[in-house]
Amino acid sequence: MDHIDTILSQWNAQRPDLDVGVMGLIGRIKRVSHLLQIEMEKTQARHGLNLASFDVLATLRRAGEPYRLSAGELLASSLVTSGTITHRVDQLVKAGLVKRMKNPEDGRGVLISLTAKGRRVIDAAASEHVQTQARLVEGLSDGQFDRLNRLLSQYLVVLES
Amino acid sequence: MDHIDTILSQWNAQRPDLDVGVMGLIGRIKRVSHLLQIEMEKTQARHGLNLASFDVLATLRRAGEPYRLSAGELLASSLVTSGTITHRVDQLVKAGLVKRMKNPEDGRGVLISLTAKGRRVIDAAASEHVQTQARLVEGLSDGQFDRLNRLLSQYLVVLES
DNA sequence: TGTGAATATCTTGAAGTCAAGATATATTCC
DNA sequence: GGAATATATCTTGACTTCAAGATATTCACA
Repeated sequence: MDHIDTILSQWNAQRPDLDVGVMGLIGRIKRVSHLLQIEMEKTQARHGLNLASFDVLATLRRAGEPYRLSAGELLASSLVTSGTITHRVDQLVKAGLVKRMKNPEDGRGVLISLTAKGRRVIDAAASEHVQTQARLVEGLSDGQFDRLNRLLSQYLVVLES
Repeated sequence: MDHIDTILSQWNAQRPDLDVGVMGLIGRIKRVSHLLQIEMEKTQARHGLNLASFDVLATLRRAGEPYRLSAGELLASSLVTSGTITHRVDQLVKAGLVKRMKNPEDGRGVLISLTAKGRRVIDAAASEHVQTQARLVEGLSDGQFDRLNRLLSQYLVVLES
């Protein structure tokens, strides 16, 4: 019995014509996601980041040497719009964590690359991020974790197609 | 194999010291949640709403007659701050979907209630919302749906405690 | 009863996001 | 080569959210 069950029983009383079973599943996904984000934000705040800027730095970091991607590549691996990427990169430039350079192979584009400071910050932030995430799933058994992970992966394949 | 697997293999190559298994689960939760929200937003836009205003109207609707709650009660069933609730109610008042009245039993508080128009809008929006949600889980078998729902409910109980 | 603490809501200013369109460069094809 | 189209990124303005604190009312209890 979680918070969502209460909501569903209210709907059943008020709108018995609606089949709200699916609302329960989707509500749980949203609520779990939201609660997890809040905790992970706290970790990133300790590194002067938020989850948005962490995502950009992490994308550059895991691309490997020379830690350099175009704005379009950053965009592709995100769920936000181009204006948002521009803004995120602006903030990171201000903080000295990335720098922009003209793309020598395409005058329309720019390349965004990690600075040395950016590299240090993302490496520290990523380590703590993983620790926080481990703490956030402590309440799940190994079996629950694996089943949940597999189901979500299957669902994601459907949703992304 | 979904989008997240690619990210994890990049991390494994770049930071083999990090155990990023949990990152996969949490990344999937966020990504599934986000993709679902985007689709549901589209449905609400057809009713002149977004998911935020839908949530407020839905909370009032499922509370039952006389469709009237305090700002604090609206806040309690949400994951946002009091300033956000104030703003959401402001927008709904402008749209003529709810009205504020002084709480006769507590001069500090206000009651927010559905107008007749608000009642009509939320009833229509909720019906279509449920249809959209049903479409969004079509890719899951009944068994997958039930297992996922149960696991998330168990997880939510842990996270909410 | 009067005063300090608690409660309920709103205000303010800053930040993040989006949609739509602007700008600059590259590509296609005649 | 030049015009039309496509591509890559940035700009603008509006909207949503939050954190922190302001305001108003009620409660606890001396």
